[in-house]
Amino acid sequence: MVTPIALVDCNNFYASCERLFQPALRGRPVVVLSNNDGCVIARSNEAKALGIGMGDPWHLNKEKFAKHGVIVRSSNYTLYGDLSGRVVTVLRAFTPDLEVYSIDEAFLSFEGFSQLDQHARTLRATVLQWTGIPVSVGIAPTKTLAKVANRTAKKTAAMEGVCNLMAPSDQELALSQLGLTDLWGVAGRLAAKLEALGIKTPLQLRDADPSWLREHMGVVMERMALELRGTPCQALTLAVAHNKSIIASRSFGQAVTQRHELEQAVAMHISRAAEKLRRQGLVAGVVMVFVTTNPFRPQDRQYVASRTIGLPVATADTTVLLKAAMLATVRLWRDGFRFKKAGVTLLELSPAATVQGDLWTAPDSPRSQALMKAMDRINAVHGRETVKLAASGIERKWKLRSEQRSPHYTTDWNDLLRVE
DNA sequence: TCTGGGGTCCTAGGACCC
DNA sequence: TCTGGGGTCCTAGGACCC
Repeated sequence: MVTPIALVDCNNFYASCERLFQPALRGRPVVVLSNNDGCVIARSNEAKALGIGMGDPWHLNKEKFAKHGVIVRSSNYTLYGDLSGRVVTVLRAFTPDLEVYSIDEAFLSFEGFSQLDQHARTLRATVLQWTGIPVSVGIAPTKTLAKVANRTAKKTAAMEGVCNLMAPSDQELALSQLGLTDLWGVAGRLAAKLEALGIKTPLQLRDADPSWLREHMGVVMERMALELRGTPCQALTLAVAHNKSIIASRSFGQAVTQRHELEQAVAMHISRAAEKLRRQGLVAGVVMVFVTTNPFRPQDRQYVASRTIGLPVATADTTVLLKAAMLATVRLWRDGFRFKKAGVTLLELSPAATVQGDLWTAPDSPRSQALMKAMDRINAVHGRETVKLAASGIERKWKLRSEQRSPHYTTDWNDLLRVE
């Protein structure tokens, strides 16, 4: 028996959130802008009807927006996160088997319900009544088809926000009305590759030989074709896993050309990332720093780079993470470029409790101080070593990466600690 | 002259999503 | 002049090990 999967997706989520607290915005075109008011990240239906696209830069569209009376809001992620939580709370009343996929979407198992459409309509009405947020529901045997169903529900007014694609004939009809890039997981590059192979429509993709697809396009596309046929390849992930990476990054208001400016920005990002890390009760084993020049200025020489530093012991101590980040920054710095964006990524995350308790997470704690001192004494660079952190009484096997394997990955902590 | 090969780990980067 | 930020997964290919 196939388990029906429902994808619940909030309509124009950020725009709907803004409307909630300002009813005057209802019925009018509303757009929400990205962090630095750079570009459009959400649009009400009225704004979409004006031809305003996702990602449209604000500075190129100010006049157009003014002309059409478009209401422009800066984004308020705290508000959106709060409302997202309320929506999820309501959804949990309908089934405990739920995967929160993003801030405005969740996959729900509808296993055991016979009146799927009615159940979805009740859910939709309840969410609207209790939170004020309109949602659409797509029901299908697989996640990929549930995405198709949800899209169809949004596009077809007569469906009133609910589309059930459990029946193969309905799947066929819905797929026939889409292009390749309408599919979840297919954007421009993959679509171009598929077309070069003679696959030009979602139905052709569905009917292609999976093993042939795997050979020419990889395992992801093979799974996609199977999911389009109604064979689930992606289960609901009900347990909430901790993050695998934490990023903090920003674009510069003005291009950065001096190293100290970049270092200052990286220090800020590390501080933010470390806060997130501690808030989630995690420690990081790897620090990466990345920079890019401005791709919208083709007249500039372009440079996109990242450097990765492995730590001898996973930590959430800002001081330690900062030292690693500073070394990475020195290593990727190049004179003569105009940098537009910089950021840090924390990787190899694990719960703090599994790494000698929470002690590492306390900034400037005696244990962290001890770690810093211990790192001073680490000399070995090549081969496998057992790093003894005698000062902290902790011994941990650490496979040191050799410098020959990659110039970007270092465990030369003397080098690291020389960086001021 | 002949010059292994499979398994695994790692990094970098591509591609996508919201 | 001004074009976001935060994530995940996959793979090619180098390096290493035995």
